[in-house]
Amino acid sequence: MVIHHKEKTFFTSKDLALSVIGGRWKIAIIWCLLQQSPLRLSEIQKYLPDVNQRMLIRQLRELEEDKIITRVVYPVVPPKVEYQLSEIGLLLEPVVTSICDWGDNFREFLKENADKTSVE
Amino acid sequence: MVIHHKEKTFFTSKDLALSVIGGRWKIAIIWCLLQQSPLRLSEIQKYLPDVNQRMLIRQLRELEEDKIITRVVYPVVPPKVEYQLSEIGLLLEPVVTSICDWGDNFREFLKENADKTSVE
DNA sequence: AACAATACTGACGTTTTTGTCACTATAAAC
DNA sequence: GTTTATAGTGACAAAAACGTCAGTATTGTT
Repeated sequence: MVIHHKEKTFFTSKDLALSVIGGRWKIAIIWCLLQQSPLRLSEIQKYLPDVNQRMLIRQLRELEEDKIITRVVYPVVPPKVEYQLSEIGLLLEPVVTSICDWGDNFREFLKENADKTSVE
Repeated sequence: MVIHHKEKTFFTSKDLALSVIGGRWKIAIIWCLLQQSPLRLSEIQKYLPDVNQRMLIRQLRELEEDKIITRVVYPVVPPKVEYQLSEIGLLLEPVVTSICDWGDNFREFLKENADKTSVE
């Protein structure tokens, strides 16, 4: 979705922010890690069954590169890897919350709209 | 970027929200219309010179379909069309604001990080 | 030696998104 | 009747995003 901040200098904060969190599943991943932390890959997959593993890993890598999440590998068998939000990642909480809140409003709005049109 | 809410029933508010505002330039458009309203197409283009016109129009159409913005055509020559946020669209202000705020934080974070690595 | 569970990676093809180019409509002004 | 400005549309190409499949590594258990 996005041009990354390493490839381009952004002038506005929103563009910079979107270059990091604009990926298709990134808000979803951040949302998971706000619910519960740390999470293993397999646990994130349970939260987000619609995302295929390949994609999930790609988005996790990008978030890690941008220092939004941290990745800790435990040298055990079977392998264990834990993901959690970094300090700057945790600051995304208001973004996720405001999106969820607006989604609630919009759902309500859609419902009212549907009611109206079915009455007419 | 997104699967639209007309094609799928979303269970979480964030997924519903992202199905509407997840498009590449949508936050940018909404941001413009929060700065100043109403705006004509040509004025939005001045705010967002990186978006080509075709794309801008497509995103405007989608936002209009979802009732996030309204489009008013004045029957004059040359044509005049004004866009502005609807009631539900205006409620996106906290989303845009929180994204901008986080962007500021992240820019600061990047700068600190760059300072550190250049010292080492 | 085969199998198990977890967390991956690489190659590749498909789909979606984005961009480009050329074109249209309008009515007034020249 | 040609030009002007604004706001578009259609067809298509290019690029980016996404998904699928098969495969790797690890080492303890059977």
